[in-house]
Amino acid sequence: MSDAFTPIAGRLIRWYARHGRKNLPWQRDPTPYRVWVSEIMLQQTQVSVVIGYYERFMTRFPDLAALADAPLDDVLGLWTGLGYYSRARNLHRAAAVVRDRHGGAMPRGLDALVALPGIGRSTAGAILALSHGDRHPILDGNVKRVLCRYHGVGGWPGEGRVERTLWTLAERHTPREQVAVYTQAIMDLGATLCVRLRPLCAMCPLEADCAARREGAQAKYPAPRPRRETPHRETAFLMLRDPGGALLLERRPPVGIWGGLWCFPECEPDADVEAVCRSRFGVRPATTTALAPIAHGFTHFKLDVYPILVEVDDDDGSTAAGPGEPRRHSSGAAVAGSDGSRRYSSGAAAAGPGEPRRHSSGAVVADSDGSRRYSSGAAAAGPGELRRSSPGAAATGSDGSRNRPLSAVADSGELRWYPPGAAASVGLAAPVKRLIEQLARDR
DNA sequence: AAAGCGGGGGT
DNA sequence: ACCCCAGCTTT
Repeated sequence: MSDAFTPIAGRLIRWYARHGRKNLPWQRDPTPYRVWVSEIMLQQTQVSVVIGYYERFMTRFPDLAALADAPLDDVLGLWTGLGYYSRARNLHRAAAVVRDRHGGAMPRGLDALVALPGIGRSTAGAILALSHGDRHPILDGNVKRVLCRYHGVGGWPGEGRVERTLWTLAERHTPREQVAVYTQAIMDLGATLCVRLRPLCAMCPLEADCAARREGAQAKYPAPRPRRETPHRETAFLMLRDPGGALLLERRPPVGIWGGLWCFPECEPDADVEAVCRSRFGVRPATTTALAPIAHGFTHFKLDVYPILVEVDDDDGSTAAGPGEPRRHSSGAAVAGSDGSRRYSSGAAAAGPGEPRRHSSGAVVADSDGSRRYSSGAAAAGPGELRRSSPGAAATGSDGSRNRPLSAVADSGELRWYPPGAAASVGLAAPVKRLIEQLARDR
């Protein structure tokens, strides 16, 4: 940062008077309720998209009472397509709180607003600044970008230290008068001129003393989020083969990677294969052979598969887990080991009914060596999978158990022996198909 | 197809 | 205080 204090408010306000957007739906009659709804919607979607949603929302829920009294499904219905549905739930919940505890009027205090679900410091500040003109700074993405460039603030704004710097700067710049206009102005500048790519500096009222402009390094600010390496996970396929050449396959859960497809049973790469075969499948391996590992790329992570060919000669017909099998509970989460090994488990373990879809990255747990890795619970999840909403819960089973990748599947009887040739006719996970073909060739 | 986006919430 | 997350849009 260069300038400790630079009154840019006046320039922004004058610029906004000439070039700012003033006829957006939420700018007409900016009541706290209307500003609130707009701010929540704008957190996740661009202005052009929000407008339609906002107008439909306001038609159906013209005031806070209408929102608070509406069924949640109605709210979610009007939110469909906007994404981030938890924010619609928060909006609805908060409306009820305001109805029940604030007499139906949005509270006029930062702390009271922040106490409402879905409202943080910046959103609370925006509500008070835009609807009442109360002097509160905001720090949304647009403002962050403007401040990072103007002051040459390096580092990723998501980092605590950088964010604190930005809040301090935002606070200093917020004027004592015309707070509402100023707030609109700095957001508008970020949204229309000081955009992430190819900012229109020639038109910017702050160009003369913008640090990034002076450096000719607008693209450097704000610094991007540190790259997180693509999650990399490992699993072992237990390729049980009986003397007739039949292979034991497992149908995967309907959600998750390879959902509904048939796959070899999995276990941890460092598991005791013989013990696993005995306890889980009731068979004793005659031989176990590690085949060449397979690298499989997913959108969100890389998976190394270690296939283990297990020849069995005394299948007792019971492929379900034995009765005394420990470490089983129906909805448990997968757990990270404390030995530092990587794990991978089937998706069923981490899934819970009605829980939100997960995102691309998994939960991170600390390794004993201080590095970070993705826990096995997270490893189970891929696009569209269900998981526990709390990474912590997913990382520690309620009974303290470790992974039990197959227990749910075994319980549901989704294990089958496939005679040679039969497997080719069912839906197979891609690497499974390759392995089966490879086995057929090698015989 | 992959990355960006931004603020809230959980640990 | 730190880290994670959603889900659409953009490149």
